Amino acid sequence: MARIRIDPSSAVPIWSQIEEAVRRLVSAGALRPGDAVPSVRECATDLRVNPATVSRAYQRLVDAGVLEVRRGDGTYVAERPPTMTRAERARDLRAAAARLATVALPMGASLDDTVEALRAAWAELARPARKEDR
Amino acid sequence: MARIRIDPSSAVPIWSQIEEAVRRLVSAGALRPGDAVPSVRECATDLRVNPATVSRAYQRLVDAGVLEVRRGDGTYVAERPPTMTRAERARDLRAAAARLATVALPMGASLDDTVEALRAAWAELARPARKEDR
Amino acid sequence: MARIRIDPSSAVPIWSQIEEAVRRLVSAGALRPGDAVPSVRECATDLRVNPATVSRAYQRLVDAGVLEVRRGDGTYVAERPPTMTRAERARDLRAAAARLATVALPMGASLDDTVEALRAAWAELARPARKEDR
Amino acid sequence: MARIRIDPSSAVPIWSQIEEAVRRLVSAGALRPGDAVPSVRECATDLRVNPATVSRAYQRLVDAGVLEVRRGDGTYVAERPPTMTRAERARDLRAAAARLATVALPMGASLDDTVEALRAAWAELARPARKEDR
DNA sequence: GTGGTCTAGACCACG
DNA sequence: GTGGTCTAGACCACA
Repeated sequence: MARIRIDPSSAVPIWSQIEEAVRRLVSAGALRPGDAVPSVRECATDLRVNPATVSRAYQRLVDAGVLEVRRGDGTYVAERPPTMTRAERARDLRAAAARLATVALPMGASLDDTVEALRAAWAELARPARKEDR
Repeated sequence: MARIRIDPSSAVPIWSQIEEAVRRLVSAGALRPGDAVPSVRECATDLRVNPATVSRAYQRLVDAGVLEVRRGDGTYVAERPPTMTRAERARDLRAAAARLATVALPMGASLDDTVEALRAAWAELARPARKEDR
Repeated sequence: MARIRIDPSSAVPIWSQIEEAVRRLVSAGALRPGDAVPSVRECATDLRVNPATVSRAYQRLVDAGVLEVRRGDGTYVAERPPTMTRAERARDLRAAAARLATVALPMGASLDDTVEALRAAWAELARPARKEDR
Repeated sequence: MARIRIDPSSAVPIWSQIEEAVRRLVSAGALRPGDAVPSVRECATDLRVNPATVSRAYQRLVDAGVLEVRRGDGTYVAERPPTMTRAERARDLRAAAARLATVALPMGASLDDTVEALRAAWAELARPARKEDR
């Protein structure tokens, strides 16, 4: 599975970072329905965190229907992972855009500058889907 | 002082939300050097928040040189509040843009959609605050 | 042997589901003393389950005297399978009824609604199994 | 708050027992919106379990919107705890009724016997809403 | 005081 | 081997 990176010094909980990372890999198609995710222990040693921390992230993903557990076997991407409705996605997008605006505006940036920064970040993220994944 | 909005359910600490809000008001010129900011207890009752929480935000702003206390009088915006360097601002802008991209991309939004959402948020924020809230 | 249904996502262990299912078939007379039950591997492939899991269920049923193995031949329903006493059955029935009540009551259902749901489920189950499933 | 009882020897996880107990107290109105639930530590010592176990139950209830945390203050019943839709309740009721039927039928009980057992359990549960709660 | 996070380690059930 | 549960205890941030 694609590499997950964790920032242990971040304010956001490690389990949350793992949860988000897996969600993104699934959304992006790097992890497909039926694919196995690393075992709790394996992922834990990889990331050098406690297995309970990984377990917590996985557990939440199972509860959310993103992953499913085959008992005594392993954890897999659910056959039909839940997808956000159009409305939910639109709401999330608006909220995220508002967050950028509230940072950029009072700093004196122009809208054009901000759009430009967004384009740059977009290009940066959209590109390295090659070696990085899988 | 201009109205501040707090989200008590957010993961980011309330004191941090207050600190950021004041910084933005100063950066945006809504609070000018020499202006008074509300007293800790006034602000606390306004925001329905513990005074200690406001106090912590103010303290940090004083430490950062954004505010200054005149003993026995009150708290004021510093005469010469520190401003970010161009490089710092550019870095912050890039980081904020990256955050939007990491939300929008895996959700399948197009760059155009995202830019559009940004424009909308921008217009919303830039519009002169009328009789905001409460 | 009559079709068994397993719910792999249930919290109750698969071997336990199998064990209970066989017990019920025997109690209900769908499996009679001397009848053969499917081999472990046959049952396992049918249910898409690990043979060890079926084996554990069968083993427990043998231990309980419900099934018996004829070595080199196969597994059969015991000639005189143990039956619950009246008191045991009454206790089990009460416990099961209590479980339904503890679900229905706090959900605001009326007793009549609940009895009606029970009648419907009863009719569903009592109806002679036609060409069940698969 | 009303007494919660835990069966540490039960197969169902303690955190799940706590979660269900709180859900029922809220559904039954013994805990009303805005009411405080015992602190994690208090509940833990009461039930003689580890705080992390209680925390897990509470956390799930917060995620489900049943409880809400006021940071540094305590945990409270949400102002508007989520309510199941009619369809969801109907589905749950049917499933629970089916569970009772699958126990009662193969044991040779008549439908009338089973309905009678249900009535008895119902009366038992509906009654002691007096001293038990609050 | 509150809840949240994380670690370390044990034990269990499942396959 | 897998995941799940629980304990014990430490540390942190918040109010």
